[in-house]
Amino acid sequence: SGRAVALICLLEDFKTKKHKHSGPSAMLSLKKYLTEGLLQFTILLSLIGVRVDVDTYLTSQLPPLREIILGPSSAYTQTQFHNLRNTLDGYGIHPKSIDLDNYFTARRLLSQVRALDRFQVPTTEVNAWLVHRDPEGSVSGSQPSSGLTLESSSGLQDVTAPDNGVRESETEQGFSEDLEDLGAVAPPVSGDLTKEDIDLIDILWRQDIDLGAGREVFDYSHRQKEQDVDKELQDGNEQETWAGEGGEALARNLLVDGETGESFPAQFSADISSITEAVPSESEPPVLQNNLLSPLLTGTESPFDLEQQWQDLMSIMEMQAMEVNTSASEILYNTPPGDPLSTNYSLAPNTPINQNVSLHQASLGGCSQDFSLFSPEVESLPVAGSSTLLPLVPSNSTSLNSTFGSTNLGGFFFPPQLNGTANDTAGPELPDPLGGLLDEAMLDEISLMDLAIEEGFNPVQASQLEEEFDSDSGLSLDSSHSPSSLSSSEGSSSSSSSSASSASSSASSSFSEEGAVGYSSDSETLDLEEAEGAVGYQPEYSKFCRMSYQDPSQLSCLPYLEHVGHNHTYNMAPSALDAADLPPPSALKKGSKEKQADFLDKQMSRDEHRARAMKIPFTNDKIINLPVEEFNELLSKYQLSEAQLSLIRDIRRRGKNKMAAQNCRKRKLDTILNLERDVEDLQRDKARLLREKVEFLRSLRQMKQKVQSLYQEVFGRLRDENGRPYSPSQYALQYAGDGSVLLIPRTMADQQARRQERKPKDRRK
DNA sequence: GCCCGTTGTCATAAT
DNA sequence: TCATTATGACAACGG
Repeated sequence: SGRAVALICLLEDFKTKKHKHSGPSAMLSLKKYLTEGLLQFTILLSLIGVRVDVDTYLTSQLPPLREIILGPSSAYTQTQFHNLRNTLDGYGIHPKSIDLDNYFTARRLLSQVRALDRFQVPTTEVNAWLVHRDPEGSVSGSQPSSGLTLESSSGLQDVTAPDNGVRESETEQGFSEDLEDLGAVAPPVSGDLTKEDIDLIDILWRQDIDLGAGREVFDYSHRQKEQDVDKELQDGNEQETWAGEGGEALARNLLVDGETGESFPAQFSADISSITEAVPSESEPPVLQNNLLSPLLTGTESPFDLEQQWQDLMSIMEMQAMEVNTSASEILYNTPPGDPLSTNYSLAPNTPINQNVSLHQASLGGCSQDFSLFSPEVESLPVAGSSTLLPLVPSNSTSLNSTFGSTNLGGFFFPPQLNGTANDTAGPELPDPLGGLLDEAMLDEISLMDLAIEEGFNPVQASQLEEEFDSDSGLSLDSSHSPSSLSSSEGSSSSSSSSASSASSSASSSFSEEGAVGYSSDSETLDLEEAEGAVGYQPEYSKFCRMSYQDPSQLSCLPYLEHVGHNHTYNMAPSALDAADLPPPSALKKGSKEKQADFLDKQMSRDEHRARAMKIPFTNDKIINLPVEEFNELLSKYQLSEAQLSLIRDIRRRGKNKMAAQNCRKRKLDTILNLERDVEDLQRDKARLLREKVEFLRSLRQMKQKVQSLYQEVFGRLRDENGRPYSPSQYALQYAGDGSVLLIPRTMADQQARRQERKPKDRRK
């Protein structure tokens, strides 16, 4: 299936990148096995018709699989900061590597045998094909300089060649970056191929089948561009504008592009609560009767389009929220600023992007061109439809904004009048491709898209969403992550921590006890949880790591690089520090105890120096961490001068304040990180709520259409005493409170309709 | 030498 | 009132 191929391409890409940028770590072998295993397994599953959605595994917080593929992340590096040994022990040589070897070798052979009838296209050819597809566009001019044309041509001609060799060789030659940059314009995709993607792929495939390009090409390019967009989005400068202008442009473009040839005339009333609103009004021009049936004609098409548009938008939004977690490694492949291709495509984030136009843009570089080339009928339809079939829309209806901008149009679109004769002649026979789409739901969706893109959530709509859906949203669930809950345990356990740590550190070390205060070594994984729990704050290195993982320049989260990073000594026990920082045995062999003493002196804090100078008879650790009573007892045991007592009190005060400051800083940092996570969660919830609202509006519109058709049917069958049909201009059907339907004069219906319109307004007041 | 992050310290308020 | 904790502000220090 296409999805399986896309997955394969994704995994292939992961493999390639890991090979390219990771060191010769033994971890890679395990990754290779697993990714290849996944690859083979996916192929097998796809062969037997099982859909595999690995995206969920990759994007979800499942550390083992995710980290094996993407590299170690926070969950693992949390306990491996400052500890190179853990990296070697943890990842280096898997005890079952031999089994894995046999297993995956067998799998690979099996899959190769089974894949004999499958068409495999080299990954580079995918990109090359995309470049090649744009001979007239502005992109083509800059291509030759990067040598991509050569690659593309060779790739196209050499379709049957094995892919791995080509891919790896090009990677070594540095071509891969250029090739990957081609996809930088690609929009983010949610993973599922939309109908239009498939259609487009079909078209392109048919066009290029003679070139030997398989269908997989499209799928891979699709996937490739998704990843490249992630890379592109790492550019902080463009990200903001992308979310704003680009997104806004996207919303506009979606209106046209999302349906590939359809435009949206409005078609209904604003409220379904009153059936009288659906009743045709005699005050409206007869031409509007055409629209009475039009929803039924076009209603079947719109849901898909709406869904598709929304999926496009959601994919962008979600990726915008999630890309920081998923694309960190890919940022390494960012294009150099001067790269002609990248500059050529640099506008992509600002151009309307969705899944549908991804291929267009990648190959043609221009949105407007896309329409003319790929769906020429699209251009003419909205204009023609708006001018001829939709007399209601403004005269300058070629502008989408003017067409969709006015929500007041919604009031016109529901058939205000039901004229039987006119309905028979002119109405149904005019297949209005625009009818039924620009309905309330559509207008709402448009506004929603604007909302979502502008990131300015209308409070009114937000409250409406809350009311409408009685949110079971994750908002309440997030309370567990709140800073308050996080820090709630602090007070109860801090005292015990200090006493416990004081006992341990005083027993283990004769100097720099102060460093042990309240914080155990984070290299001691067994003690980590207990120690940190005692302090009351979980130093969420996972978040630190994730944050720095977003930054390509900060690879310190990788365990094998971390040991050269910062030395946050206050998280390490003095013993651990000593073990790590003591001079090598060679220095000790020199017998220079003086050097060691100097080193120890350097390790001592100022207060320890002072205490030593004042000949304080007990350790600073005891001074600081003993409970008040024990502390006083200790003081009473010794005959201390006033200066000594003063120093001891200062040492105690400063030591406690030092801990407090550390806790305070940790807490502050955790608060910030929690807020960041809350923002992400809220963005997810917001996107989900918007999606749900669109769903509701869609179903609402379908219900409206159903009601309208039923109304028509019932009304059309009614006959007066003379056997003639009732005139819709004079009579209307109305639902009574008991469920019965009454035929009443239209004047009465209008009055009641007005009355019901006022009620909600009064309620709002 | 400057910048920046980390850490310790002080003053002060809060508990 | 005293001890402790929390926190802003500042300075020292090192990369």
